[in-house]
Parts: sequence; C-alpha cells; structure tokens
Amino acid sequence: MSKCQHCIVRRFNSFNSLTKEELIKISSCKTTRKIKKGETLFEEGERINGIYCIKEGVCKISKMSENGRNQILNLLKHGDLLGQRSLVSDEVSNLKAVALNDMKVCFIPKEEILSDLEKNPDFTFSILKDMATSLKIADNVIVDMAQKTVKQRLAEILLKLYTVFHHKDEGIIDLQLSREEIANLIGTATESAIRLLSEFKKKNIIEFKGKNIVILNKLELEKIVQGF
Amino acid sequence: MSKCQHCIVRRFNSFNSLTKEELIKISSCKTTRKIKKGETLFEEGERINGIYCIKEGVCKISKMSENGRNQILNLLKHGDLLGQRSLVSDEVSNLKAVALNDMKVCFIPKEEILSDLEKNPDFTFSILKDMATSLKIADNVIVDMAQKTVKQRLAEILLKLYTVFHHKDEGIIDLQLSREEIANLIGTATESAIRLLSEFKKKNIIEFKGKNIVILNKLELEKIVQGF
DNA sequence: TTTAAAATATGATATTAATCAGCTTTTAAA
DNA sequence: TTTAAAAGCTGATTAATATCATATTTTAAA
Repeated sequence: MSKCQHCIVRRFNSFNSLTKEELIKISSCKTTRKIKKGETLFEEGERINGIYCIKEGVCKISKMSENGRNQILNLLKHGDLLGQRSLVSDEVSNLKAVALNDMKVCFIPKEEILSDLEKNPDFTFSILKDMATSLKIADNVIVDMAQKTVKQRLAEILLKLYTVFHHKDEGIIDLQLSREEIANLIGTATESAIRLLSEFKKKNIIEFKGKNIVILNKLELEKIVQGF
Repeated sequence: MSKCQHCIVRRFNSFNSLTKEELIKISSCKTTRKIKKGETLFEEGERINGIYCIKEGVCKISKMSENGRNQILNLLKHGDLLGQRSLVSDEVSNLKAVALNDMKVCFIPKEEILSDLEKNPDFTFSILKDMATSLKIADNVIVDMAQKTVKQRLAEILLKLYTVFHHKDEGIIDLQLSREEIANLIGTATESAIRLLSEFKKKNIIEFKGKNIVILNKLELEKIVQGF
C-alpha cells in the first residue's frame, strides 16, 4: 500500500502539517478508492465520517436547489481535501460529489484525524486556514451570483477554469465539462450557457477543440467580467 | 470594566469553551467600543487583527461587487463573533461592517486569541465548528442566489429575519432595514424589492408598522419560497 | 418651522434570461 | 454497423428583472 509520508499530493494540503509519525499512523488506517468518471463519491444526505484526499482526477461538488436544479459549488483536484465539515459535525453531508474523470482518492476515517486535531495545533491551524479561505471564496461567489449577469459569470468561470486546469502554455482548458455542467456552475439554463458560448466563439474569444474549450482572448474575457 | 467571565453574551459563542483563567486574561486586554447606528466598524481592505464580540446591537456585513453594487452577506447580533478570518490570515478584511443600530462590541487582539488557540483544543474545535457552519450556510446562499427568483429570495429573507429578530409572539421583525438594504440582502435592485414588498402587502402576507415589517402569513411566505 | 435631501413608491420601457420547440450531431448500447 | 438516447444547437416566445423617469412621503438639517 502507498504511504502518506511519501505521497506527493499531501504537499498541497493540510496533511503537510502532520508529523512523520502521524502520517505513518494515517497510512495504516486509510483506504484507497478508485472512482470512474461519472461515479458518485457520496450523495447529499449521506454520512461521510472522514476526509477524502484526492490523489488523481477531478470531481464536482454540487447541491440540489429546492426547485430541482443542480448547482455546482466547487471543482476539486489532486491535493484537495473533501469532507472537512464531517470532522466537526455529526450531520450528514449537505453536498454531493461526482467524479468528472477517473479518480484515485484516499479516505481517512474521522476518528484518526480527530486525534491529530487534538494533539497537533499546527494541523488544526492549517485546517482552520483552509476553511477561512473557503469562506472568503464563498463570499465572493455569493456576490457574483447575486450581482453579475450570466455573461459575466460565464466569462469569469472560463478564466477560473483556465487558471486551475490550463495545459502548458496553450489556452486550452484541460477538463471536459458538458454544457449542462457549465450552466450548473454559473447558475443558468443549459440553453443560455450554450448560447453565450456560441457568442464567445463567434467573437473569437474562445474556440472548441474536441470536447475542450480553448481561451483565445483572455483580455476580452476579463473585460466582460468587469461588465464591458 | 466588565469582565468576560461574567459576560452573558459569551454563552452564545466559542468563548464558552475558554477556561476561567483564559477569560480573565482576555478581559484584561480587551477594549470595549460603542458604535452608533450607521457607523462603520471596519472597511473592506482594513486590517482587523482581532476578534469582535458583539454585546449589543446588530451590524451588517457587506462587500462591494465589481459593478459597484453592495451585497449584504450577513447580519450579526449579540453573541456573534466577527473577524475570525483575521486570526488565521494576514490579509486585510474582504468585508465591511456597519452598525444597523447602536452597538456595544468588545475587541480582543489577535495575539491573545492565538495563544488560546494553541493551548485549548476545545476552543479551536469550537471555532472550527463555527466556520464549518458558516461554510454550509454560505453554500445554501450560493444555491439560492444562483437558482431562486427575486420573489423567492425576498420571501426567504423575510422568514429568516423573522426567525432571528422576531419580537414576542407577534409577527413583527424587530429590526429596521431600509428598502435598499433589503434589496442588497437578496441581490436585486431597490425598485424591485419595493415592488415585491408592495405586492406582498397587497396580498396581506405582510404589513408595515412604522419602519418595521410584520409577517401576517408565514405559511404563504413558505409557499413562495418553494416556488408557488 | 421651513426646506432640502433622502427614502419610498409606481409606471413605462428595455434588457436579460428562461422556457418551449424542433433540429442536428455525437455517443453509446444493441 | 445500426440505432436509440443524449448532448448540443438555434429560433421564437414568454417571463423576470433592471433601468429610467417622476411623483410622493419621510427625515433631518438649517
């Protein structure tokens, strides 16, 4: 079995603050899971009782709205942790996680992490820092959703996707999302997302390369985000 | 000077997890501030370097959007803490806080709290729990902003305001908000908020008592939230 | 008290986005 | 390979919401 203390992924997350001994202990109780594209890691309302550490692949974190539409709240990739809230709450998950491509994740049971939280203030501080950052980002998303037009939000998500998933120097976004998923990221109808993507394409701001989107004019997207 | 260990407000927040000794230490370094209605506690971009503990009054937490509109993200009242993010981040505040009525707040410098975070895992855990709850709430707000109509959001905020600020058994919301502030809470134009409030009033769902809103038909509001 | 400014209200219009419908292309299963 | 289903696309229409204009009421300052 692979060992946490040698796992390169941990350099990107709070596990970096654990001691070698703590990592060895976690190694011994973690389970590794492979999830195929489209498969569900966990459902809304499911009890998680632990943290997922993403080794490979990307998953979408979503939530159903009361009027039956799906909102994607986050995209997580290698190095990201998932399920922090389960550590401090006995509630079931309020979110659903689905793989966007083939994934490899490690699952560490809640009890293990909790004992580290008790003993290692650096680790706790790191988790706290992560949550604070997530909270700040969430505030920004609320403002965007409340105040920006669909076109602004689409331009913004394309820039964000490029930042996180760009490939080499090209403008290509190295992540395949369906039109519906893009719509669910920005909170609009699928048709509206398609229409605006077509518009961007017609204006040579983006192009489609197979199933991927390529950013041709980053500056123009930035202008659109600002409302021009 | 009033003492934290005797302050009733602390029963509602994470300071509840501090020991008597820790509270005495905090008492000795805290400063108490009175803020008049309309005054600013701190601005976006200001360095906070500590935690505010609200003893009396209500404040709005807001953020400007890129297109110059103001979004109210939260309303905080007695017992609530403010500035947790400053503990774990050296960044300036991303939010602005303005008093909605006369307030009394205590300010505890960051260094004091940090030493407690180091030594008292219960306290840290409690802060962590708070942040996790805030994160869950933020996720819900994102979904609402992205997926619900302005009418649904208005009905929802009225119910929330009622829950948090209701007065005795009456349907009165014991907090004075301008129409603009209501609009900034739900992310819409002031005129749209006014129009919908008028509609709700015409349908006898709410009434205006001076500057306050009174809920007459809670059930109907709940139906509107669901999309009917 | 008078008066200017701010807040509230409402109508008219423009803009944005959702919905519905029908079509084409792509994908995956038989 | 064929074929059904899903995804993508586009036009037309409707619905929601913003914006602009203007009037009225309330508030606070002179």
